[in-house]
Amino acid sequence: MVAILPTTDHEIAAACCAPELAPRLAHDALKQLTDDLAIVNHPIRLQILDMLAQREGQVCVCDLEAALPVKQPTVSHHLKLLREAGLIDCERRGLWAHYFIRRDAVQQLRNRILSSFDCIC
Amino acid sequence: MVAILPTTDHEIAAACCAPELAPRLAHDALKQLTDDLAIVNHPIRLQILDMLAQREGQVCVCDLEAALPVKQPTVSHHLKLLREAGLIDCERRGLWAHYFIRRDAVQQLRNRILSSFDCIC
DNA sequence: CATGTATATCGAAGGGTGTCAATATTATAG
DNA sequence: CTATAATATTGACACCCTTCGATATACATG
Repeated sequence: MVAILPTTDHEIAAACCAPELAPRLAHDALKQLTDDLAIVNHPIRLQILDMLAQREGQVCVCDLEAALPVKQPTVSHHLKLLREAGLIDCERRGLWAHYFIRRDAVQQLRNRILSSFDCIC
Repeated sequence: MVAILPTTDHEIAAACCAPELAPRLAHDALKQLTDDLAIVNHPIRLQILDMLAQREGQVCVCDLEAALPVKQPTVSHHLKLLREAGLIDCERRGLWAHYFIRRDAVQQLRNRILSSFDCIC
């Protein structure tokens, strides 16, 4: 438990620090930050973003699939998560789905993470 | 599967993009990045870092415990993970353990994440 | 030494996430 | 209409992470 008033030599020397301690990261900011971190904290999703960022234009799922070490439903699953997070979007053309990165959204996510780091370093 | 040569009007119009697509994030960089993201992707660990960063000096576990919504073994667990990641360290004084942030390590982690983001936006 | 306290570790339980086979959906070709 | 192909969805399973009670450890006090 929290140390009370120091009464002995030992306690005077080694008493706990002042208990007025609370995180500065507000509840909402914390939620936003962990959401932001969670969406990029996966190797497949990072590689998808990486590849979409490389291409000026758009990339169809089959090419992503060919470059990734997971099966088609898994690629589709991660594409869905990234789309729901607003980091990518897609456009269907005939049988193919062409995905593309939303650089503005990725930039904003990056900036949010960056500014949250001001609290911890 | 990957589209081969376009032979029909449809395929000419909507063929898959060139298949020369591979992530730029190398295997090691990817591992480093996901490790970095994983260690900070937890509300308790973020709050611990936040509070340690606030204090010039050191903070004993009991004060952290008092400010966090989890029990003592859980706080201890997260402190261990952060310590193993090199982001914090501690010094025992008598009964108390005083933790402190390693600002250089946090900065380096921040910078690694930042530079990895160059690949995706 | 016995007692009390702060912190660490252990072991088990629960929940969330990733993965894939199977299937559905949508669109084109014949 | 039938067949085929690309992508999405579903459902189930496995694994990892988090959490906590119980216990251990280390240290100080009397």
